[in-house]
Amino acid sequence: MAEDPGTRERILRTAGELFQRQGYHATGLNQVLAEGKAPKGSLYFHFPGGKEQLGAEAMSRGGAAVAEKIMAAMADATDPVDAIATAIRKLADDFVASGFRAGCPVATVALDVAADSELIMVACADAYRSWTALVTGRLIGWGVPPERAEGLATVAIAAVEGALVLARVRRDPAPLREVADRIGALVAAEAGPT
Amino acid sequence: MAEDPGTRERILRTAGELFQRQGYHATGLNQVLAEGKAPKGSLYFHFPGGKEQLGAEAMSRGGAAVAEKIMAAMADATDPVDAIATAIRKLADDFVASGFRAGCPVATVALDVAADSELIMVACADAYRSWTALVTGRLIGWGVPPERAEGLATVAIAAVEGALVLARVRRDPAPLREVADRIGALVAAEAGPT
Amino acid sequence: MAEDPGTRERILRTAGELFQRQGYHATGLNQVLAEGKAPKGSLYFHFPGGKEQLGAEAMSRGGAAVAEKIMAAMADATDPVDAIATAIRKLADDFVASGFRAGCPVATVALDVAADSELIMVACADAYRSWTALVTGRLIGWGVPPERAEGLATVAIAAVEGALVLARVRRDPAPLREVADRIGALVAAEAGPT
Amino acid sequence: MAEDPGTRERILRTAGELFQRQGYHATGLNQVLAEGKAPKGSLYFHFPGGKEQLGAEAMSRGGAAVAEKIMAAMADATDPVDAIATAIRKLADDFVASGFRAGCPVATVALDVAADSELIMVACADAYRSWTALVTGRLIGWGVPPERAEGLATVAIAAVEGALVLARVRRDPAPLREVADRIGALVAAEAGPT
DNA sequence: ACGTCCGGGACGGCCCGTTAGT
DNA sequence: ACTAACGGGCCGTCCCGGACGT
Repeated sequence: MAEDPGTRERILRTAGELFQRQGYHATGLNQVLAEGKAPKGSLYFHFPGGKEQLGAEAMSRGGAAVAEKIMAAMADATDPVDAIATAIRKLADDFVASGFRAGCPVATVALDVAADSELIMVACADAYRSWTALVTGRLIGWGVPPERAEGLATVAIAAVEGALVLARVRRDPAPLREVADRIGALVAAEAGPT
Repeated sequence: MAEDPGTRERILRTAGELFQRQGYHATGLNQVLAEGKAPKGSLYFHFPGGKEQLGAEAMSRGGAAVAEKIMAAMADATDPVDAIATAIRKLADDFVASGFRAGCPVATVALDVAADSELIMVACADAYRSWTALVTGRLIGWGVPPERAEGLATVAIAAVEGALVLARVRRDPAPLREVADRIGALVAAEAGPT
Repeated sequence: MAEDPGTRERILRTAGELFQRQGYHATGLNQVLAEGKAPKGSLYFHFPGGKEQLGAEAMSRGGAAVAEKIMAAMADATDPVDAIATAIRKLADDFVASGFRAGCPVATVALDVAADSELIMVACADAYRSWTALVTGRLIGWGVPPERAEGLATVAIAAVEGALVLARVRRDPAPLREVADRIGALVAAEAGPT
Repeated sequence: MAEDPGTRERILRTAGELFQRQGYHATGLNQVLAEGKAPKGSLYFHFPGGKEQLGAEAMSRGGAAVAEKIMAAMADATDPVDAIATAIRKLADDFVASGFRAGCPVATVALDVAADSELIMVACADAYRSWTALVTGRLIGWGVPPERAEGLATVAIAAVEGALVLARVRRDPAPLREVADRIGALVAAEAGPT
């Protein structure tokens, strides 16, 4: 019965969205509860760790969701350039659709949580690690020399993250599209013609 | 006599540092005042616009400071690869020296201010615009075709921004070094006729 | 067992007294909370509308309390002159007992809230309206022609309100006693020719 | 050259108006300075006693202004009923013209200053005293027995003060007009030889 | 297990009335 | 006569428990 996702789920989902748009400190638990239509006292039942736990779980969720998108985009592509370009372009489209507000779900929180919470930072680090691993694996599959694959994956992810920041500030998806082109080329160059 | 830079200056400088490390919403004015050894009433005198004005001015300052660093690093370099690599490496060293806490002064604020303040967002956008213009100009000087220079500059800046995020989360300057290498190569490929 | 009236009640009562003595703007919520021995968080829980809601409810309370006093004083009196005189004299005694500080609970707030809050002004207007209605009814019962009763009631209430202001400024109940005499006479003149 | 009334005068005038409309505590010195177009530092040059002195002087001014109006209205009238009625009616017209905001310049401040400042309360008391003396004198001139004149004057002033409060809250000049009628009659009854 | 009522401080940013310096 | 600086207080709202009722 795919009925009510449950209070806990609703809270977590709402929190994730708000954190992504507004950041961690700018998002009040009251707002989360109000938008998630959750009763006030329930939060500490489902999340005894309070806001910190909520943030950490939201990061895990967000990280996993992005990982799935990465997999979906790269899974059956055989041409690196196409795969990367279409993946990033899809990301750009989603971003525009959100009104230039929904950037990377992890970066926004990671930057303003900083040293406040080790728990959340670990969740963010895990997210990045999983994405890198995913991309690295795919790059190797495309013929990139294993010893160079992780570095290349890191650069690719960094470029996308940075482009999301630029795009958000400028309210313009162009940086994402530029990155889509150049990073595709970079990968192609390393994937090796011969 | 290396005299007192003045209360206003001290407040602005302290605010800039705290915003960079903790983000906008996580930084309280009380903290700024305490660390800047400024009395509470002075803030309102020097910054009638309150926290928002403080944020906007801090962004302008931070943006200008980064622009100077970019110019200093690229001014007299003739080899693009070297110039970019050393610039980014220097950035990485500063970052490590700060204990992995001082990321991009603009990005941290830009992400958690979001739509809260148009004033601050404009200041952030101006910072990015100035950096892009600076890099674009230098790229053209190095022989990159003008119609491709801006896109390349955007990608370079995006990659560095993203690398700063990754490096901060992982507490590891490796992403910056990876970007230094690959972006240098990317530029060389577009600049060099050979 | 004369138990705890509850936090909300305690806050409201304290606020009412302080507003009456000091006015709305001169009374800080901190003072209300301190004297009412309530923590700040409770106020926000019981009065989500903040100080404005507190003011409006205090006005309703104060208005109702005065209305009861009016009824009690006039209920079983058959002689208008006596009824009015004793009612006002009782008021004067209470006023002296408060150290000349507790004037009309409504007027003090009404004057310094002015246009700040429509909500509070409406509460004040309702209080005055209820008193006028009460007195008007009683006047008719005493034989005042209905078409003149409301005007007479208004004048009586106005005279008492004004006398409270004068008495407070001069720290002297004489104005109230003067009003008690003259208004009684005024009513008698209009009520009973016989 | 009766040109610029001078900074001090401008400040005092503005303060008087604002105190009358908003009350003492609700009126900030910044607002006074801004509306009076006076530089901030000038206030303490002209009014070393700060806000309190400003309030006290404004009360003296306001009190004197009302006294003049009373004199003007009653000076050459021979019929008490007419004199009182027209005086109060004029007051009502001014009040309506101010948008129901400019009540008694003294009462508004007197009530919310309360025990805060002895200086201001004295100024308020003086104002009331001067009005009472003025009216008392005139009543005697009209034939009211001297031993009854002061009480009658007090009641008249009280009724007007109270009517101003009611009128302000209800945004309706009717209470003033009612008072004009009844108090005129009251005076006539005591003045009249018959 | 799940949710509610109520309470509890701490701190958020803003703005107040005031004083030194000159 | 006025710029610059000063603390402290304003009201609001934060994130969080404990007691109670299902």
